[in-house]
Amino acid sequence: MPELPEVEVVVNWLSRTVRERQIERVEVKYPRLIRALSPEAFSRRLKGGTIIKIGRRGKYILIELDKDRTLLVHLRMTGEFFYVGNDREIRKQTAAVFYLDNKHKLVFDDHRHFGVMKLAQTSKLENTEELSALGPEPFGKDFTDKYLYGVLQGSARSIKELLLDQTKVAGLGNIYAAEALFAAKINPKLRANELSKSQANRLHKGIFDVLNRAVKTGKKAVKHADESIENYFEGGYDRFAVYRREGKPCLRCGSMIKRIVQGSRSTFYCPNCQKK
DNA sequence: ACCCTCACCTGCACGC
DNA sequence: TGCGTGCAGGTGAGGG
Repeated sequence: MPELPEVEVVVNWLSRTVRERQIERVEVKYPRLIRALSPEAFSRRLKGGTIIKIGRRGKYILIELDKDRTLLVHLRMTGEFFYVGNDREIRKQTAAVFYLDNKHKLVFDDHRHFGVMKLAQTSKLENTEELSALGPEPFGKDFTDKYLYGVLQGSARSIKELLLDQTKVAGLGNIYAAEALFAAKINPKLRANELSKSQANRLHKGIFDVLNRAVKTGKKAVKHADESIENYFEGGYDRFAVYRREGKPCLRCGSMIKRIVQGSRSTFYCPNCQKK
């Protein structure tokens, strides 16, 4: 579900919910969830670990434990954490369970099973193949308009597809790529190297604004109708300007939002506002 | 090095 | 009701 803003919300929620907790025991229900280690070795190495802090890099959640251990988590499409009492039954979509030292457990559900977890050394985190490949953080100092323009100059791919490339900028996905292009009034079909400097600058600002707004207005942890289940709230699609708004009026000009396919994924845009 | 398609999974909404 | 199709916010492998 997650692009940078959603991952950020999960990170904040995890931080409030499980930081300083100790992991007493781990059960892996879906073995392919775990990369690089057997589920048994994974469980063994996590056992007894105390959660020190939770962070994020791109769309990766970084759960730092004591003793030089960090758990990397990628939610992919449908990964989701729940915080529940120990007696709660395990569901069929549950991929892993972390039993904590307070009679609660952190459950990782993932009905499509695309999600990934990997245990790494905290001291070598940046060298992992997952993180070392990532481009700059959109909120970081390395992500300048100059940097973006340089990246665009080097690619003939469509600008929309380029924005999904995590090695160029980390954290954008299908929603916010489209939203950023709308904010910047840039046609998603444009080749990256066809963008002018001023378009690149607009896009840079669009990316920042769209992600920033999503993080701020985004979502918060909620108790479900069943009060004993807590996870983070999914805000829904209504807050997007173009994403999944095919056939609806553009919020800026009233023209009909269009859907096209690029790289076998949907792109939504306003043909009038995003002519160039 | 790039670009494209497919594969990985499950479930839901749709039309017939 | 059932079945087929298309779609889903992500990525990595493998081909050209």
